[in-house]
Amino acid sequence: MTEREDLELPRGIALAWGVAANPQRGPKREMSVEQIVEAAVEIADAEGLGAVSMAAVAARLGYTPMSLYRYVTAKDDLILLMQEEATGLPSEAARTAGDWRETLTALYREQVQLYLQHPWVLEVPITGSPVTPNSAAWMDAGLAALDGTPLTHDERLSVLLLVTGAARWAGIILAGYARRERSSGEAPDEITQNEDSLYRALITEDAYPHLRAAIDAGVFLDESDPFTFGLERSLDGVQAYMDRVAEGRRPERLPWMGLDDADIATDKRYREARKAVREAEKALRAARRLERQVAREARERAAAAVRKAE
Amino acid sequence: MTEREDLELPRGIALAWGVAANPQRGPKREMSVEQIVEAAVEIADAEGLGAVSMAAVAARLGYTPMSLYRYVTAKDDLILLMQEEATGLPSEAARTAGDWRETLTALYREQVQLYLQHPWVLEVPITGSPVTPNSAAWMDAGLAALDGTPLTHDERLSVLLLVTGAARWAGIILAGYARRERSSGEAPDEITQNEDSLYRALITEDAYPHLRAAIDAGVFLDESDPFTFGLERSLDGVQAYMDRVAEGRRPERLPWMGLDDADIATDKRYREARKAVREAEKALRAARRLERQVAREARERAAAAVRKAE
DNA sequence: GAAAAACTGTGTATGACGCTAACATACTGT
DNA sequence: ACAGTATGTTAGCGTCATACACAGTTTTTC
Repeated sequence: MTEREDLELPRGIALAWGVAANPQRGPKREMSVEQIVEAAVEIADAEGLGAVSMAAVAARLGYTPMSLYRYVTAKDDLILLMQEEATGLPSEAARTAGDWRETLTALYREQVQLYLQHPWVLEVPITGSPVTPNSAAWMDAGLAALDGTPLTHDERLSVLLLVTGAARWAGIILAGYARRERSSGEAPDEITQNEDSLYRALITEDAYPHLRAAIDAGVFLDESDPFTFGLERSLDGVQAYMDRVAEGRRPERLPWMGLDDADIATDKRYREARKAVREAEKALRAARRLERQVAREARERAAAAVRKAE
Repeated sequence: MTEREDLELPRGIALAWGVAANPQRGPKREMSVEQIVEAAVEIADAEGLGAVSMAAVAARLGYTPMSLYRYVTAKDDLILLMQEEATGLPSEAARTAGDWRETLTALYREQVQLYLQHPWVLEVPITGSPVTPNSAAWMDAGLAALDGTPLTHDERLSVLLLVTGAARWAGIILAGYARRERSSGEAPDEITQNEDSLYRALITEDAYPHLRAAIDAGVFLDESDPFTFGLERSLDGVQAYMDRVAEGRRPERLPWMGLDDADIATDKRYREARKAVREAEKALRAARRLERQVAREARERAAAAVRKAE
């Protein structure tokens, strides 16, 4: 029915690569996987991933919920296909934007815009690298950009991972604000203002001196783009690394996040001590709070007594 | 009952700051918010955020589901409190690890470990910066690390955002693998191997030349840490930026991701053209697939005919 | 010290969800 | 023509978050 490799392929991935055998025997199919995925994506775009229920998708197409299971084995598969559909292919314009840096920047921007158009993609849980046609195309485009550089294949993939992560991070934050914008009906300026005043009200100088200083400097009202800044710094670093490598001064590659010295955090006694500190800090906050509250009540009581006396 | 600022505070945040008025009138409370949150975190750590239902939390404490609503206004609030509990405070060791770079690296590592201990935190949807005591403490620690540097407050926050994003990205990927490890029962090596052979089977040289080359170079079997590599490059870039600024050569800050020239992607005609390309590529893949399949069926038919003839 | 008010944990009910199983109906290769 | 097989539908299960009414318990008020 299908191909050799199919034996080991997870169902969802098999569907994504389009190696699902279309049956020949029964009645004609009235829908198609593409239609279903398209409808699901439209719902997700408009109302979020949470609004994508089998019933909702079916209703949008004019069928009963259960009919979808003739095309998609489970909701998880549908979501994988939605992801693939939304991911699409990198544009020709981005793929050929210029040198490696310009190309990666263009791919970054396109990914961020993608996350803004389909914010629900960020909600889909990740399990390993998705081995699907479109995500492979994105990887290929990124690797193509780094083709002429003195980096090894490993290093190129690491750089790609860096850029992809930056795009996703920007997407997460920006999509978060966009969602809040839609749900609360606040304008972007309002959100910024409200957040700033929330910080101003809650962050005290004694508990958070540096954060308070930053707030007073107006960081939460700042209008420059922190994500572009971050990407620029990262790519600066990559460029410097390339220069160093080109000079034959390749640093040795670092191993996985050392548990040798970072292991302090997993040491039992240390963790207990930390917990104690945490609880002490919590108690201090509670005590301060109580103090203020009691003072306030005392004031009120006094005021009430005066009123009564009159 | 509570304090002034409380009027504007979202409920969940009010609870996180502990400004929830404990009632005095009724029967003694048998539970506490802390107990509930703790139980919920334990469930989430062990079985994921999906396993945290009000019923499950209540059952773990020996109560009925509805009783929880006397302590927590809604499940969303519970999740915010869980997040705050899991986030905790940055350790003293990390906060005082050395110069800005060492400190930020230590904070990065601690955050990644945190995500590995509480992977469900990554599933909690983000809406704006969380204005809670513990997350404020992390920000404060990060800003403290950058205190002696020539950066402006804005730039410091951007650097922090960069490091936080890197940690989250590493957490997302690593937690994804950890989850798969647990759910499928594969060993880490096995997962790497399986993924590699999946790539090898599906990524053809004609469709994905650069990715295929990378695969052949063994990138998916590589054992160095791409996240540490990325962080190092990023911090290299930040260091270079500091040096430049210290010399008085501060570049002008870039504005928000320009929709001026990146807008090609939102141009209607362009998007339609892209979609057409996409569909053409899809059709090509389908045609190739069909070709192979038909060839295979023909072979089988021939074999069957031979068998019948015998 | 009694009545009122406030609050506790519980039982019941509702509507939505993903998905299994049993169904009559429609098409196709032999 | 008929067996085999696929279609979309109906009914129903177990789970979820949460609204509401309830009897019992503690504190406040008179």
